[in-house]
Amino acid sequence: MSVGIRHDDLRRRNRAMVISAVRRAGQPSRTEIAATTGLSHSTISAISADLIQEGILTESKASEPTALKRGRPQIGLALNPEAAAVLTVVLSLNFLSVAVIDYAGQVVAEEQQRLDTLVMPRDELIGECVAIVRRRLQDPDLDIGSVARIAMGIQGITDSHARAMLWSPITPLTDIPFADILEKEFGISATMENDCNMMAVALQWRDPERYRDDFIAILLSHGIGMGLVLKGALFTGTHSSGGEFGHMIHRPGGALCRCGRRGCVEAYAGNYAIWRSAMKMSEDAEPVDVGDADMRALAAKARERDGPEREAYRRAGEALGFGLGSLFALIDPAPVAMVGVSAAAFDLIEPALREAIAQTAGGQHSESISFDTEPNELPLIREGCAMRALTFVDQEIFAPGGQARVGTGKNVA
Amino acid sequence: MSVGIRHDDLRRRNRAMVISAVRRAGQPSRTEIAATTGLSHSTISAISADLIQEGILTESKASEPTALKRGRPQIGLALNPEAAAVLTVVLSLNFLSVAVIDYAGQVVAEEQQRLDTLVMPRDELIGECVAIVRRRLQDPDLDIGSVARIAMGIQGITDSHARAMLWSPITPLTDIPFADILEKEFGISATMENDCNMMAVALQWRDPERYRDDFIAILLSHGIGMGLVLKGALFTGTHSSGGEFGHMIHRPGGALCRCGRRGCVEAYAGNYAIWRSAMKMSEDAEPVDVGDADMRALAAKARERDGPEREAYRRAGEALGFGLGSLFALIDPAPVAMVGVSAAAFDLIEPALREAIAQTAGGQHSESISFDTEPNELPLIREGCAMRALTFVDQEIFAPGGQARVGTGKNVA
DNA sequence: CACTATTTTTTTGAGGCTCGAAAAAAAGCC
DNA sequence: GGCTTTTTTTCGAGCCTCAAAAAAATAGTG
Repeated sequence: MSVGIRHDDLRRRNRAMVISAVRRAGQPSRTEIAATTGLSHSTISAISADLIQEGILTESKASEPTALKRGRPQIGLALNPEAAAVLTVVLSLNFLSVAVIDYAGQVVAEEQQRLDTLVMPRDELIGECVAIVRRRLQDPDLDIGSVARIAMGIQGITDSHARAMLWSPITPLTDIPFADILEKEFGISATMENDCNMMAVALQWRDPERYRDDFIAILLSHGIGMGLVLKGALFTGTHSSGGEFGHMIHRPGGALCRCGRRGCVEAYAGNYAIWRSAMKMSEDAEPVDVGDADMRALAAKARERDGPEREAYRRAGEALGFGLGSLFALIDPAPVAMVGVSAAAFDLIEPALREAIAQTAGGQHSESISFDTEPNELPLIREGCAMRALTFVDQEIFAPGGQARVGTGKNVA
Repeated sequence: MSVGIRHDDLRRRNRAMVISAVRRAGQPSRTEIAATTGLSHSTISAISADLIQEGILTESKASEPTALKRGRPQIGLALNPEAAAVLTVVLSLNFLSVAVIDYAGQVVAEEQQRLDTLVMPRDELIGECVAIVRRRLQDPDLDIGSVARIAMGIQGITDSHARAMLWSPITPLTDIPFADILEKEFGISATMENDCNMMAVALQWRDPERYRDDFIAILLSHGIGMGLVLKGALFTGTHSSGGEFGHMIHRPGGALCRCGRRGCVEAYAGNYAIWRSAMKMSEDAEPVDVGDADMRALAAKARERDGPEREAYRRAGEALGFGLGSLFALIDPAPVAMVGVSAAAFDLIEPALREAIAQTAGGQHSESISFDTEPNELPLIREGCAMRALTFVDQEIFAPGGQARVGTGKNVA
């Protein structure tokens, strides 16, 4: 908070700014960069010359049809794909996937694998993750030295420093310091990210028009998760990844949640909760895993006739609506992206959701709150992990110099 | 987000850093400032020489007994009280108070006044606020030219730019642009702040040990309000002052809230709600104003015997507990300060609150969550307004130069 | 095809800022 | 009074950004 700016930080920050402008814009010319950053042409010229010389950027002359204007044509700057690579690891229920991504953001290799996360012992789970990463790193096509960062994403709660998985619904194991494990094993800096946070990061890159400064990504799957971006920055808890929207209280003392408590939003809106309700089982019934196919069949049945299935989705919508209402009371309304298998059934959820939200203070202009849906969360999570790792490389590896101030007030996060 | 750092910004930021270090530490020496900011001695020396020359800081030689050490004695730097002044205006239910505060933070004049906020027409309410400010500014002891900022605080919702009151429980009027009104009237820059946010700001200055990076200030009064500090910064909504904890949903479709909706936390924990419940009135009964004396009497009776009064406080505690549980699910647990007349009855509220919070995901370590109480909110609100105004002067008036980049990529918020 | 207009990029010199090292200042200690 | 210790100031070096000028690269024009 109260640490001064050193003279050498200046160049570092402006380097980072230029790299970030190129990553965001694709192939901007120097003039464009000068415009978006507010720096002078001479500064941009000097910095980009450095970056090209170091192999971080390249001039991409032969680009577009340049809209034949008069004057010296602009030279597009692009990220050099070979400047570095990052590796993403996504661990979800019974499924592990890894991808290698070049510096320009293109996937260059990937591998997927099924495994029984729910019953695997600790050593084995860790071992499988390490093994799949090792296989990718041993790929002869890959220059292992260029892999600069590993970002791992997992469903569940991670710590606020993105180092460890604290708790996850996909395994009974807790407190696995995946980031440290991967770093020690491969000597490559790593992070352990929360799945919904990565969804939010990915949405921000995919559609910056709609998802820019303030928005919410909600995962409607077995459990209910949330990634929240406020004022352009990812929101996290003070100690954990935070944003446990699914465990806000919908009805005190109500239905049994997978977390062992009662009345959470998830206990009404998670897949298992919708299933339980549709099957007319007790609210105290132990949560069970429901496959995606079963959920799709359930949604189909609910669309077909007005029965307990439709009522189950209605109740899910109500829980989500009141939960969002409470959330909006705190942060004001914002666009929402519904992600996951039950997002495909959002037509069944939306009416009750809107009705509930309209009864809350946060829903004052509930008609204007817009929802978008995306049934497949895995690609989003991987994309988010990739962008997270790449922007880390941009800022901390290719624009260094602000080495954690040794003197005093460091902990800059 | 993506705006470069200009060369001249550097000095401006480091100037601001030095001023802020002095305001925080009281009478630090140049060496201490160098240590806390991480800047070199030469830089601190140069900047503080400028600031002294400009009359912003003063050397306070004849200070402490300096613990007679060897070596050249440290020279304490202090804020020059005459460098500027700020004015605070706090408007609460039937009460208006104004204070003039010097640059070092000392109150140099104040004035208070009763008025019927609930029934005053718009012109009159605005007129009274303007009039009391004018009287203070006309004080012959005050150099009007030195008044650099006005900070007004009000109970209710303000916009996120701190310009206008959007809605307030103390008046049926809405959307009063107080900041603009005061600026036009007096030609002094002004803001319109939310009362609970100012409470939080004040706590951060009063007790930085306890209230530093993450904490919550909750106003237990007629209504329920909240000020939230996360990662050291005041949290606000995306469009309004946000943090409307009192209007999170406790029981969907439940008791009637003053906001016209049902089941809000406030409808169980606001003074009127506790009163309604203790008097065994219907949950649909229209909220009424209850005086502080009546509330104290109610609390006394609740302590005396186990009757409907005690039950009313229990229900308030339950609502607050589940609300906090939901909040903690989002941001993780943090220290809480309970402020306002019902904070004096926190002994009656706490047991049920802790019981409720323990049933939520956010309350996993509920024993370790600590509560502090402060029955009187008005001094806190004034203090917060004063510090807000003073730090604005510190940063924007005495460390300028970063004038809203004219060129292009502005909208820096 | 030479020449002009236009736009982008690079070069150059000036001015500022911070830093480290050395010097100066201001005490206590013997 | 001289010596030690600690704080503060001074000074030159090294960077960084900026504005202005120069260079580069193309389209239009007769």
